[in-house]
Amino acid sequence: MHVSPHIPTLDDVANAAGVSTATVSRCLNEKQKVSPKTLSKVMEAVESLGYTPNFNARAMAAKQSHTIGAIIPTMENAIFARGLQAFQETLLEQGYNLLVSSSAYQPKLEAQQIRELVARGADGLLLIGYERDEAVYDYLARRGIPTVLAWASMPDKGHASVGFDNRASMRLLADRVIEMGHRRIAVISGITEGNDRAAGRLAGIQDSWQAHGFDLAALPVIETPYETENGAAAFAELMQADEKPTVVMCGNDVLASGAISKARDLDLDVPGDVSVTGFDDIELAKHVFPALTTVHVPHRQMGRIAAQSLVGLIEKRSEKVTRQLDVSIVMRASLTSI
Amino acid sequence: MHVSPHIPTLDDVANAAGVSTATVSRCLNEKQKVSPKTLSKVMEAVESLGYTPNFNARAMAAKQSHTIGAIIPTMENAIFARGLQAFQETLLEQGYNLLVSSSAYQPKLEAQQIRELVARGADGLLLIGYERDEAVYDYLARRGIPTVLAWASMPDKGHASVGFDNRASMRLLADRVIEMGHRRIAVISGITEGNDRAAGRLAGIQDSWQAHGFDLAALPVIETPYETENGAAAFAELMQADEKPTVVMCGNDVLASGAISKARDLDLDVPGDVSVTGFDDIELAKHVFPALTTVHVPHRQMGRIAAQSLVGLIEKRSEKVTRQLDVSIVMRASLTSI
DNA sequence: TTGTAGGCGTTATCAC
DNA sequence: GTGATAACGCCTACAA
Repeated sequence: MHVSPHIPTLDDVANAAGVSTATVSRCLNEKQKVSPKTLSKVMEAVESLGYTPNFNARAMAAKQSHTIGAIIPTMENAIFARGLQAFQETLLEQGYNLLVSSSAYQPKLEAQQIRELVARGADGLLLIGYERDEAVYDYLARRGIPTVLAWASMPDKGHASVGFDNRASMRLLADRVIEMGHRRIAVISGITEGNDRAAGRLAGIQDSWQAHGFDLAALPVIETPYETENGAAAFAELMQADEKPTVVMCGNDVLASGAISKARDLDLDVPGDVSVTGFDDIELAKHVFPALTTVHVPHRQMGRIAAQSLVGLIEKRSEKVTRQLDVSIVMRASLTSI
Repeated sequence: MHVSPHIPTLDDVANAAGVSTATVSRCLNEKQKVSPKTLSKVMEAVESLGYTPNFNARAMAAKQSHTIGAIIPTMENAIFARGLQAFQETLLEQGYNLLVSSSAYQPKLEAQQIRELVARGADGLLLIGYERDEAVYDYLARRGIPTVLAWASMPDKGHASVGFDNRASMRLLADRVIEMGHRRIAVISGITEGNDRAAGRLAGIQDSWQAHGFDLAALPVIETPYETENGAAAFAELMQADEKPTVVMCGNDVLASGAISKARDLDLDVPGDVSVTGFDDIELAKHVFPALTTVHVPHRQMGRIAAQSLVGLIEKRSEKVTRQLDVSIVMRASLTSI
């Protein structure tokens, strides 16, 4: 005999406790408005029935889900892991849940995910970077969905955001590299199209290069997706040049770790034969050998502040702001003077 | 002047198109039941209004969400990334969306996340491993939520699952290590309590050790959470023994990469002074130096099959099965004969 | 092929 | 402090 499973509802609890559904709802959401007696009576019923509120019904009736959505470009590597972790922790403290999805660095997919999350009733959104179709911003505005952008910071764009200046940060590192005597720099950049962070980082190197009076045409650049394998391949290609670079600056740590790994395959010593730099300072950066010189990003701080701003916006306790965080250069063994 | 944003509903579309809500609903869900004429008329209205169906309302009315939930122990490192990726891809092909959350290796948190996902209307669940409170299984059964367990396979437990035999797999590797002449083995295991995969892997080493006639008391074991730092610390501790091990076998690649990294700090050559092995064969394993000898797990295959079984269960097209996948040993530079 | 209407499980606004 | 009752936005018999 097969009994189709009956999932207990508010009604069931109300019946079992001998009160109305309204009262049960109060017991669950605003205990203080209910007499201790009935409260305990109701809670007993809840327990014994194994009742769990239906999220969808609740969201629909209350017109808010206490859920916020985040869309990150990738979950494959740890680039966003620490920041997102902090984001989520802070959200939980504030009584919000997090829904994450990944756009695989595809603007169209991101737009779709945004609609999906909004359709699911997300009270607010966390997005990475600025660059996306204006239609997306329109959509968000029309629907009145509070949104915070992270991992970048461009104060004049008028969006709420918390991040850092990718361009200026990378320039800092490039300046350092040049000061250390490097004159033959090669770059492995992430794909810049549709990715303002990658574009900014590349531009930062170019800024520094030109400011030191060098010719842009003499700065080899390979653009490739953020994956270890690609970093390795690009490195191999760059090292085939007649004038080999003395340093390879990479758009992030993942690319850089691929480069280092390939250097070993090619029997090249890092930093003896060629220096390598990264960006992000993810966990990996400390554990590759030689350890990576990179730009340290305050991941956790960024995640925490993003959560606070977003909740502030949702609960209309604060206005849109753009917070620019400080980064720092972390000198490790992979970069040496010349 | 501030206009509170009006979000278009089925009603709005119906009005705009001059049809009933039922017809609009059909246009969205079962096009074939609608005349081409009205279809195009309706779709136009949908477009121009920028209508997106409300997920919560839909799920509630249809009593299914086309969403499946997955709870993995951690997102911090890439252990589950590839498998989950394949899981999601397959799910999308079948018209299902994936909701992921992480339990931080805490059974209580996992139980909570399960309730959360079920409350959100998940049609089915993917869980990692077998070991959890019986009450959880009861809950799932009572609610009739199809569930598939992955990353482990214990046919006699009577749960739908797709994975591999952690114990037998690790034993394979341990046999190999011993065959290669190692007689002083030390182990860095994950926390075994509440984690059948970690426990199985440790047991596999012990099986092999005893089968070769050695004493369990002479097999040093440190249990520590799956993080690089912990692998490093445990390695340092193990190498302080009077009788230094000739090989350190680690519960997974993350632990192993920490061990290798620490070896370098201690000026120990791997595998010259001491060999190191891992488990999982995640991306990292190829890129650490020296590259890791490890147990290759068919991540993508596992994810794909898990998705297919789960959808099969949900749509009642198939019965619970437990699929046991083959693993293989990948020999790389971190392990050498003695 | 299309429309009508009831119901999904909550919350929230009223009275009482 | 508690109880009716009307939303919330959609799906789905059922009827036309």
